[in-house]
Amino acid sequence: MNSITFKIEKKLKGKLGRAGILKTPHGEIETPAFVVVGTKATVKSVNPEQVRDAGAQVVLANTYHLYLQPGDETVKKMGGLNKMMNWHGPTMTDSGGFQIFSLGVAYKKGISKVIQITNPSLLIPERFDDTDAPRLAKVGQDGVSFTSHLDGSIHYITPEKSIQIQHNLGADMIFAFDECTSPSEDLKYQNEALERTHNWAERSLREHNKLNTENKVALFGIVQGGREEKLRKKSAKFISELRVLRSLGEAGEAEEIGFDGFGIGGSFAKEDMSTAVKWVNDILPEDKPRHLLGIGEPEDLFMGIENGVDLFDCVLPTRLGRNGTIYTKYGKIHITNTTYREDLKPIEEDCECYTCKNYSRAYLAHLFHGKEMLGGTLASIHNIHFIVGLVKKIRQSIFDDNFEEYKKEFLTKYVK
RNA sequence: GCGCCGGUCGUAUAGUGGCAAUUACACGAGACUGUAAAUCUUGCGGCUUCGGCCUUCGGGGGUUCGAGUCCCUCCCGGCGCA
Repeated sequence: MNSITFKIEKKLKGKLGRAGILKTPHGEIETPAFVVVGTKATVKSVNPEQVRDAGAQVVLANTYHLYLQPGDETVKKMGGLNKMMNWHGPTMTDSGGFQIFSLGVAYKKGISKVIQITNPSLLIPERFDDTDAPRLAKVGQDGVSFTSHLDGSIHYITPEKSIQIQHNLGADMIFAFDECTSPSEDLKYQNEALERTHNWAERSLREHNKLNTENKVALFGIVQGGREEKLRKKSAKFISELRVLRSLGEAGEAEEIGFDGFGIGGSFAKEDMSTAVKWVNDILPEDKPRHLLGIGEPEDLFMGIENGVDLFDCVLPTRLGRNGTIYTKYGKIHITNTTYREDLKPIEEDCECYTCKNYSRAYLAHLFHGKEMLGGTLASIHNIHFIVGLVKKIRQSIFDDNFEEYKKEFLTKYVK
C-alpha cells in the first residue's frame, strides 16, 4: 500500500503532457494542479474555506518557517498541519531547500527565483564573488546553518533534520532536502552543489524510510542542475534511480524503495525554463507525479504542463493579490491605479469567484487605498481562483484534445 | 485699539544668511515566481540636448555678493489685555 497513487488518464499527443489523478490520504488531486502556498500554515489573508471555494485542492507549507515558529514539535502537538490550520485537503511541505537560496546567495541581492536573461549581468559568476557578503544561510559539509530572521539564533539543518521536521509537521507529501542554486554560480559550484543535493537526497530517503512506518507520507526527490543540460540530465537520472532498502520485518527480507514523486527545482532564467523542464521530464519515470517548484506565471503553467509537469506551486497569486496586483485574462492590473477608483465593474465580468460576484473594482481600490485588510483577502481570492482555475481549464483542454487551441487563445489575449 | 505668537510644495512639519528647500502622510508609477513580503523601489514646482536653466517659503518694499531666514509695511489666523 503506497502513501499516494498516481494515475494518468489522458496524454497530450506528441508532448510529455498528461492529465491524471493523484490520490493522497487527505483526498484526490486532479492533475495538473496548482498548489496554493501557505508558508506558515496559512494561506496569507485567506481562510481555508475561502481557499477551497477559490478552487484550490492542495496547499504547501514550509519546513524552515514552521520549525522556527511555532516549532515542529508544537505543530505535532496541535495534531499536525491539517488539524492545526483546519485544512481538510491534501498538504505538502517544502524541505527548506529554497531558503538555502533565498537566505543565502540571493539574500538582499535582487536575484529571484526567475530572472530575465535580458539582464545577463546576473548570470556572470565573477560579479557575484561575494563570499563575505552577509547571508542568513551558509552551506556546510553536512547541512546548512541558518541564522533565524526572528531572533538571530543559529540552526543547523541536515537532510535528516529536515525530514524529521516534515514528519512532525505531518503533510501528505514532503520534499527531500536540496540546494536550490543561483544561476549566477559557476559550473564548478553547480557541480559541487549537485553532488551535495544527490547525497542529501539519499540521506533524505533513508531518514524518511525510517520514520514512515505507517506509510502515510510520500517523499518527493528534487532534481537540480542549474542551466546545464548535462547536469540536469544527470540529476534526473540519479534522482529517478535512487533506491534504498527497507526491511520487511523479522525475516530479514527487504524491498527497494525510491521516491514517490519528483520535484524540479532551481532558479531559472525565464528563457531556459522550458528546455530544462523538457530534459528532466524526458528522463523521470512517467508513472510518478512531477512538481515544478515555485512556478509560476500563466505562460509558465502552459509551458510546464505541455512538458509533463503535474504540480505547480507559487506565491504569486497571494503575494501579488496582497500587494494590489490582480490577474485578468487580459493581463495583470494594479488596482490602486487612478483609473479604477470609480470603476464599478467587477475585476472580471465573467469570473465566478466570490470577489467578482460581489464587489467592484472601485471598492477594491478603496480598500487598498484605505489599507483595509479585506483588500488583500479579496484580491488573493480572485488571484487564487484565476490561477488555480487556469490550470483546471488547461487540464480540461487535454481531455478535450484542444490544448494548443486553448493555449493560443489564452496567450493571445493575455498581455504580460 | 494694544501686546504676543504664527502664515514653507495637497496636509502636517523641519529650516535663524549659501536652499529647489527636511521629514511623515497623501498622491502618481513600478516591481514581486518552492514567501525574512499586507513588502520594496521610484516620482512628486516647470522645462531640459541630463551639463543645467527658469520660477518658488502670505503680498509689497528694503539690507546683503547672496534672504524662507534680517529690517519696514500691509493682509490673514490664534491667544491675551482693554
